Amino acid sequence: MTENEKLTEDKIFEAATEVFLEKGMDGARMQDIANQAGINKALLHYYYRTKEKLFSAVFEMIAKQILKKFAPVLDENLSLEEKIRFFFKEHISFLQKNPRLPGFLLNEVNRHPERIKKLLASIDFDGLWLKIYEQHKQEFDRYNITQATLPQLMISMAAISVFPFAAKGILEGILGKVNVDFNDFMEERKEFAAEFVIKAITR
Amino acid sequence: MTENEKLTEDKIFEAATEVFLEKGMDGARMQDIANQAGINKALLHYYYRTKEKLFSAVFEMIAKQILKKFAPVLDENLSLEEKIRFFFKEHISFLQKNPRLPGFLLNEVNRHPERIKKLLASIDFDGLWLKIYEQHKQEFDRYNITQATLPQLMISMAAISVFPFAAKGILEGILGKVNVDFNDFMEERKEFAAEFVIKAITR
DNA sequence: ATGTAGATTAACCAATTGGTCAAATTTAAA
DNA sequence: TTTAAATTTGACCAATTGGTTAATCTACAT
Repeated sequence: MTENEKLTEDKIFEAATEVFLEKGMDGARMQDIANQAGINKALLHYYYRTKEKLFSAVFEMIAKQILKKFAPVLDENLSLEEKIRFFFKEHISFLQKNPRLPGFLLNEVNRHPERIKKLLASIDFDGLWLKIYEQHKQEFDRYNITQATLPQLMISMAAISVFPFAAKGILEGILGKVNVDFNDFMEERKEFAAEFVIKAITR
Repeated sequence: MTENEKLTEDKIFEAATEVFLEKGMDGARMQDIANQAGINKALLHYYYRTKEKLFSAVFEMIAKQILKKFAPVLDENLSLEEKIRFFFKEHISFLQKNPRLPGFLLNEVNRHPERIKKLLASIDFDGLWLKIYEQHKQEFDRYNITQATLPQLMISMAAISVFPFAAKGILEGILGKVNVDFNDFMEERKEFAAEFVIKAITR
C-alpha cells in the first residue's frame, strides 16, 4: 500500500511540523502530534522510531527551506539594486506565509548548534560571496563595499528581513499600541528595507 | 536569618536564571536548578511555589533589563548621528556581555506573547517616539524620516544589533567557514552598523 | 537550657512522557 | 481463498517531572 503508506507518513510529518513549530522540540508532545495526525501514538514510532528522529526530519526540512530562500538572488540576472529590491520583496513575502519559521529555527539552533552544522557544511560561503562579489565587481566599486564588509552587509539584510518575524510576539505588542497592524508594517517594509539598504551602500 | 535567607533566595534566582537561559522554560528542570544552586529541590518550592512563578520572576527581570537598554539613548544630549553611534556601541557591548538574552527572550515571547504584554503596557511608545521626533525635528527634516517611517527605522536598528546574537548559533557556523571570529565580527559591527544607518537616512 | 519559628532535607507521590508489544486489521500476492 | 507481510491499535511500562509532606535542623528570644 505504497499510496496509503505515503499518505500516513506525510500526515505524520505535517502534523509533526505543525506541533514542533508551535511548541518547539522540548514543548512538543508525541501525543499531540498523534492527535493532530489523527492516528495512534504507537504509529508515530512505527514510522519515525524516536521523537528525536522525527524532530530531526522536520528540522532539516525547515532549515533547508529557509537557507534555500537566501540563494536564488545569486542566479537572477539583475543589477545589484534590483537584486536588493528582489530579495526583500521575495524574502519577506515568503516569511509572511511562514511567520513562525524564524523563531523556531533560531531557537532550536541556539539550543543545539550541532543540528545545523552539517547543513552549513554543505554550503560554500567563501565561493558564494566570491561569486556575488565577482558578479557585481564594478558596482561594489561604486558603492563602498569591500570583501571584508560584505558579510556585515549580508547579515544586516537578513536581520532587517528576518528579525521582525523572530520578534513578532514583541513587535505586535509594540505596534498594537501605535495602532499599526503587523501585516501592514511588513508590507510597507518590503520597500522601506530595499531603499534603506540601497541608500546605505550608495556613496 | 534575613542575611542567610537573602543569600539562599538570590542563589536560587541566579541558578534559575542560568538554567532558564540555557534551556528555556520547557527544557529547564527544577532538579537542574536545585543542583546549580547547591540546595534541595524542595527548597525551590519553599521560596518560589511553582516552576511557573520562578520562571516569571526570571523572565521579568531579563525582559526589563533588555527593554531598559533601548531607552537611555533618548536622554543623552547628542545629535542624531551621535545617538546612532552611541546606541550601537552601547547596545552591542551589552549584548556581548549577555549573548544569550536575545534568543531566550524572543523564544519565550513567541511561545507566550501574554508574558510581555503587561511590561509593554507600561511603556508609552507613542510618547517615546514623539519625544525623539521632537528632539530631532530639524535633523529628521534634513534626513528623509517621517513619523510613519520612524518605527521602520527603529526596528531596523534593533534588528541590526540584536539579530546576530539571536542567530548566534547559525552565524558562528557561517563565520567559522570564512575564518571570522564571532566576537571580532561584533566588534567591527559597532562601527559598521552606525555608518550603515547614518548613510541610509542621509540624503 | 529551652521552646519556637523559620529554613532545609529526604522520602515520597501522582501525573505525564517517550517508548514498547502483542494482538488485530488491512493489504497484496500466490 | 489462503497466506504472509505490512499497517494500525489499545494496553501497558519504566523513567522522569513538578510538587508535597513530615521530620530535622538552626538560630535566637525567653
